[in-house]
Amino acid sequence: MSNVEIPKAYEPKQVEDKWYAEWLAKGCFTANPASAKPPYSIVIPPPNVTGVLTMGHVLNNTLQDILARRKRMQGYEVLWLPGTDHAGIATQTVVEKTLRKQKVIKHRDDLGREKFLEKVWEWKDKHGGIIIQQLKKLGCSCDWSRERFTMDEGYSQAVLRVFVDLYKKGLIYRGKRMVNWCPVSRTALSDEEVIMKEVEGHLWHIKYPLVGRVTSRGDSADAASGDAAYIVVATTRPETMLGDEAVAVNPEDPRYQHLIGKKLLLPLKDKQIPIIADAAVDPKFGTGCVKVTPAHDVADYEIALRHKLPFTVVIGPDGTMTEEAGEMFEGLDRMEAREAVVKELQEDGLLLKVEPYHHNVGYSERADVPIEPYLSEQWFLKYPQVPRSIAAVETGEITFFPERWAKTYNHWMTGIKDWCISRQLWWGHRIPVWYRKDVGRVTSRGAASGDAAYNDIHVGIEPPPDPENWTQDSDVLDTWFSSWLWPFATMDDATRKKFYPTTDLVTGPDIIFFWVARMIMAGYEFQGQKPFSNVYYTGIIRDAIGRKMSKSLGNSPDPLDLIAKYGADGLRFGLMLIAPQGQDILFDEKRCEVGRNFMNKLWNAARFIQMQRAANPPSRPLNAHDNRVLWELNEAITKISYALETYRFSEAAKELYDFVWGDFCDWYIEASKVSANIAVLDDILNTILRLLHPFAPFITEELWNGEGSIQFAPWPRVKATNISLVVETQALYAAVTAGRQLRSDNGVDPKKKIQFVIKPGKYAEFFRSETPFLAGILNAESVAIDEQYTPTGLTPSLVTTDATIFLVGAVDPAAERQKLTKQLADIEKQIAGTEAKLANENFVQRAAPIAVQREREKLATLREQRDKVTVLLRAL
RNA sequence: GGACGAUUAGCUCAGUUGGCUAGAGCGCUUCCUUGACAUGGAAGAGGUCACAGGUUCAAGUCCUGUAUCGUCCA
Repeated sequence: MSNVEIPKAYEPKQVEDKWYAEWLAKGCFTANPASAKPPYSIVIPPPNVTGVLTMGHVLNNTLQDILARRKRMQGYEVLWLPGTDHAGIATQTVVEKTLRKQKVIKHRDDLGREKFLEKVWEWKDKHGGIIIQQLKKLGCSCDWSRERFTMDEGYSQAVLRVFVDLYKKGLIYRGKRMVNWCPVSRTALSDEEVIMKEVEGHLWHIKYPLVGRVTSRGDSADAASGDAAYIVVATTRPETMLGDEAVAVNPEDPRYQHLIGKKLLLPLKDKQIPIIADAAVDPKFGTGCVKVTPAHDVADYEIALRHKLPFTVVIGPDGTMTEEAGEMFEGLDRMEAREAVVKELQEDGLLLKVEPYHHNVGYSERADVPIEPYLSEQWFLKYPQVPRSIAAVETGEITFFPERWAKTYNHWMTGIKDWCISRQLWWGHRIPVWYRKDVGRVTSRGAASGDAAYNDIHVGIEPPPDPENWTQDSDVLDTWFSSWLWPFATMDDATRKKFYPTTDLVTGPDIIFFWVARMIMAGYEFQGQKPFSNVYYTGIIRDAIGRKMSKSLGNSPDPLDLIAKYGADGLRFGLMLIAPQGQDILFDEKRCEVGRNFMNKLWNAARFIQMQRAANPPSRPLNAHDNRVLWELNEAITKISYALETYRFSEAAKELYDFVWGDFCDWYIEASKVSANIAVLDDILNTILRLLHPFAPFITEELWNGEGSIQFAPWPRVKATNISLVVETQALYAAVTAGRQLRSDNGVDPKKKIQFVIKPGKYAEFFRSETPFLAGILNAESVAIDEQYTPTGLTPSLVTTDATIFLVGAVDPAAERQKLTKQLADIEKQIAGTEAKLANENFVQRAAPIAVQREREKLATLREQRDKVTVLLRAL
């Protein structure tokens, strides 16, 4: 066996790139719409085009690759459609920041829309696609010939077509509304892009003097007494008082009945505002009097509409105070303004008190600053197909794994509000709407209320025929307004015919609302069919101490580093072992070691087989070890197949790991050292490689000995096996473990050849036939099978459920006695428990017969064992 | 405030419809470089299954409540 060619340790680097290049060259991943095979399809959740691979992507795409590769082996025509999205806000922000850093510009306005967009495209061409290369490194079997980008010509057309279509159906409208405004990105956001955070704020209690009742400042009279000089309002945002148009009380509130209709003098503004009654006011909040700031609070906006109050804008789109806020505050940032307002109020003696206050504040998901409710004209979508989409998940037409996310989905769908789809950005699909120059948007700007009703508006994929008379809407569409079309807008007609609806979707539960729900609606609306049948939700990858991985924390390892260190297969398999269905994953680099070690173990098992083959042993009929391992293999095939069918990836990985390491390497290969059966070794390795291929594509292809690429080798099926001697072999292995334990307990050097005697139980002849195996695996000088054996003197021994193993040699009598006494106690405790169970009439009568039978057999075995141990103890 | 999830060995987690003495990996202890593999082998220590009730012949598993942590929604 001197001609061993494979190295001792597996070196993934040399293997992985080679195979990926070959797969691409052969077009292994290209889906053929004309194929007669049944279709299987999956679309990638498009990552941000300028993003880099995160652990989340590794998890997500490994899962998709496992699904796709297994289906290929099962004879499906597989389409895994890849691509990226343009990530409007994120990408634009990054490019703008970079240009600012390079001192090219101060603001994107300095470049103008077209020049700026050129820069973004340059950026995209340079950095876009990094993530695609990374996915290739990971081994993803995507059909790269169909790679799509949401800003591609064809895809963009689809987005615009959908906009026009929905507009014509009356589902898209434009209106002046309160929206979530991000003062950093200076754009509107959808409700889903706002993250509620609990913050420690304050509740400022401010005196608003009553007109005509102004006495001296600091008057302590109470409004509720009926003879007040002022009323007190409580607010968490004092800076907005500059835009107050009223103070409201609950109409049922007895404390303030007499004040309704009276006027107040708005502090710092010298402006009279009314006291109004509105049912929306919670009498229990603060003093029961709330200030009404129509232009800066969603609830106040509603109140203002009801009471026809004016809308005074005091905070501008950039988060600074406007001219309307007054000379003293104009130009201040909203937070600076807060301090300034409080200071002024304090000096004027109008600040009654300040209390600490817990409340929730909406933050912009991207910029991580408090969002500003902002009154502006935006485009909205009334979601289509909502009842249909709810029903789809309810009835299981679309199945969620884990199932519980259906509830979250349902909850969101039933409380759904119109979607603000316009964004004040440049990078994205520009809204296909034109306004006639003389009467269009310009004149309607500044209108305080009402939906825009434009006569002179052009909505279409093509611009109007006389563009010089029109101005295109300057806004772009929310990125999600393009990605909700992903499952079909990425496909041409032939592809769609074969592969739509897709089969599976793998994504994170954090984008159920952003993406999954909207795709379902779009699927029904534009294709008349669901977009996918199954949605598998992954867990979220956290670091070893449970924190979310993020760039700013620096706790997210670079997957490429991990691939370099552990191999893509090792990374993938290690991750799969710890990714249970629907639970968050605490990632530690140690996990990759497990994966890498496993690949190395497999490598060396293959290496062993190669060495055996080189030795060319004679063929022989199947023995007990062969039968036993083939039986275990069948079990493994069944369990792994079932686990994968039910999306339990970590169970499948675990099952593979246990079979390969335990049954195959620890027992069967060890047995093969005594007597090898090359055909069986080959067969098992061949089956293992196929079972493992979806998880670890590279090493399995490298070791594959069959025809063609392993990618298209058939998924293993259970084969008829001879189960004779399986039970006997288990008893034999138990004797081996006992023998090893005897060695260890008695401090015998592992290298020392010693003598064992086995007093067999039921399987004397079988044990006798296996003495070469026993001697080999126990490194024994001899192993005698002797039914009549009686130890002379002090002979250490162990009693298994079937046999008694003796180690011939000296022993410490006290230790031996202690060991046997302990074992006897254990056995007796179990006997007592079992006897109690069987003495229980209820158990015997009511339990399943098989359970009762099992208890009886167990009791018999235990009693035999007890007798053997007792004999040994007496002999000491 | 509502919904969902988690709580099992020092750590990270399995534990399908209740039924053998509750398992694995990592870590730890002892021994071992024997021709597949030290990315390895052998043996071992380590658990009142968060807590309190209940259902059942039988509960880690089912039900109710409590506590702590987490996620989402308001």
